[in-house]
Amino acid sequence: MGARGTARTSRALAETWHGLAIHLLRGLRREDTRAGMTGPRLSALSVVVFGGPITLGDLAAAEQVRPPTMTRLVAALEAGGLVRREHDPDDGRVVRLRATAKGQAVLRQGRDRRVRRLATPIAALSAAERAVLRDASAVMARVVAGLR
Amino acid sequence: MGARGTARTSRALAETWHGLAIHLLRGLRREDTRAGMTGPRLSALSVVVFGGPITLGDLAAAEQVRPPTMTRLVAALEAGGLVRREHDPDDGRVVRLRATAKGQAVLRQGRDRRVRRLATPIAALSAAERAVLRDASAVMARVVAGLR
DNA sequence: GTAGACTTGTTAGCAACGCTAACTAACTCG
DNA sequence: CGAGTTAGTTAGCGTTGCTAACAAGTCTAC
Repeated sequence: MGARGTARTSRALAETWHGLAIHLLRGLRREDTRAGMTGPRLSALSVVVFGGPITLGDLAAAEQVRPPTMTRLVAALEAGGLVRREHDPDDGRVVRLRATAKGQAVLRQGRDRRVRRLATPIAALSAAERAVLRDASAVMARVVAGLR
Repeated sequence: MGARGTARTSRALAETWHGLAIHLLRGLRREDTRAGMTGPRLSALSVVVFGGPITLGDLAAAEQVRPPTMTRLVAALEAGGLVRREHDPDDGRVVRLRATAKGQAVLRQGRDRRVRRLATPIAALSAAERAVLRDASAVMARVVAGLR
């Protein structure tokens, strides 16, 4: 296939997967709100849980969000007792975030809800179709990494 | 593979693709904001352009959104001259939506910004890898449809 | 050491999304 | 005809994201 065809094919695939990603997450968002947890909060909490104590600014950067947005997300998480603010003794400006035990539990449950919902229609596929998805996931991971 | 194995595999695939979708859209989010066009509007406009004249309710269903949300999205598109409302002569309740020439042009330009970014790493794949993505997209479309 | 510049995070205010509840208008059917 | 259903709109709420402006802490250069 010539360069022209490659570009056309790539573009069509990009459009297709772009739409799929949008609708996939849209379909899962309902699970979040049901438990009072939203996508962005769950995602931020996940970084705090697995990324250890982290500053608010670093967390905002990790989530690709501006600091004011993260301030509000963290406020919600703190109000729910999922995260604790700790002040750096060496630098009074810095806020360090640490997940509470409750935060870790809520993250686990929230993730489960989302994943279970997506796993249901996947389980309805044939084994061959699941194999197709498995192969494609490795390829897609490289594509997503290339977005950086 | 037994029922146990199917469940385990499905769950692993769900986790993988969940993460992929999140990071894919996060990577594309920056391409969004431009000249009054947002992701949801672009997505709805796309359905109107390619899905021909369509009722508001069907468009809402296609976008997995409630009618009031679509009413507002369509109002924005109409205000921008991208879409026209047409009243069904046989059924006075129905609103049919048709894209204007400007709407078609804006869709191409606007979506280009997002899609181009995703198409770039896809074009760097081998033809075989792109074929894997193409096959998987059909399967994933059914999974996403099953989230309803 | 102190004045100015930079960094970190917050507050305030805006627009966009998505939802439910409640409503109007139009159609259908007994 | 009248009750019930369907399509779409309006009103109002909560969440997310942004920029601008600000407060507080730290660093640097003189």
